[in-house]
Amino acid sequence: MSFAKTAAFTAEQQQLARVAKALAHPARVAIVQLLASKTTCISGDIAAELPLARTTVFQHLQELKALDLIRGEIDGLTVCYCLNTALLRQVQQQFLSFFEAATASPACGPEAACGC
Amino acid sequence: MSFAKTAAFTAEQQQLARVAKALAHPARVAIVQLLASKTTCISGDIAAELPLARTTVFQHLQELKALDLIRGEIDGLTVCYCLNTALLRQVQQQFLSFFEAATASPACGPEAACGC
DNA sequence: ATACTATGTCGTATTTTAACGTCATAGGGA
DNA sequence: TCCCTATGACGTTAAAATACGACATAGTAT
Repeated sequence: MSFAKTAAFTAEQQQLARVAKALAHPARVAIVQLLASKTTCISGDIAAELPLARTTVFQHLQELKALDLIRGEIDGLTVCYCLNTALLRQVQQQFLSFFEAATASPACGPEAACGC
Repeated sequence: MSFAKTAAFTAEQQQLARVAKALAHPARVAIVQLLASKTTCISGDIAAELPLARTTVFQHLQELKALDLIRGEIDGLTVCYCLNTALLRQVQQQFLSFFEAATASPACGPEAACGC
């Protein structure tokens, strides 16, 4: 990928893209949904419910953790992964604003300026 | 990337991940915002407003077009790119449901089962 | 008809993801 | 103590994304 020119975009665009990238894999979407559905959540359980190797799941967990979307607390031999709901609410708001602006735009058609 | 095991996830998870991937680059976020802000929209103008080469922008346009998030109609020497607002509204709904479920989950803390 | 302009296509080098196997570490129980 | 188990770290391979230059094409205007 590389994102060499990333610096030239606005902070909002970069932040939205970062989160979107975090959700850009079905495994990570599934992980978030899984954590949302369970109040208690152990790393091993997550790997067991996904069709991926344990280490691959761990890699996805690390990516989500890098963005602080999820948190992991070591509890003896197991680790409790949890959603960062506070951050998720902020992110939700960002996506909401983005889609509001995008869908508010007049669809291309006979009434549009370009007419296409 | 590869997504070899993609088939093992639900259609919803795959669809969400696909759209998220489309928005996983600041250039594509910027493109959608640009198209939303203008009622008329030409390919060349888009490249001019982004810090990327024309061909790179074209590539991003193609990716958005592959998901049908945007449409392009040839009009003589120029091309009118437009948002597919109908599809965007559907996508917005999917993201909304996803975030609703994620943020509704009780944050990890003293009241949670895991206690972390 | 010719030159100019604006778009699209191709090829490619570099970087990043994805997926997994193997090894390391550390807590708990026999 | 010794072993088992569960997690994390490392290394590697294959596939995909990113970015761009060079070329092709087609419409417009002089």
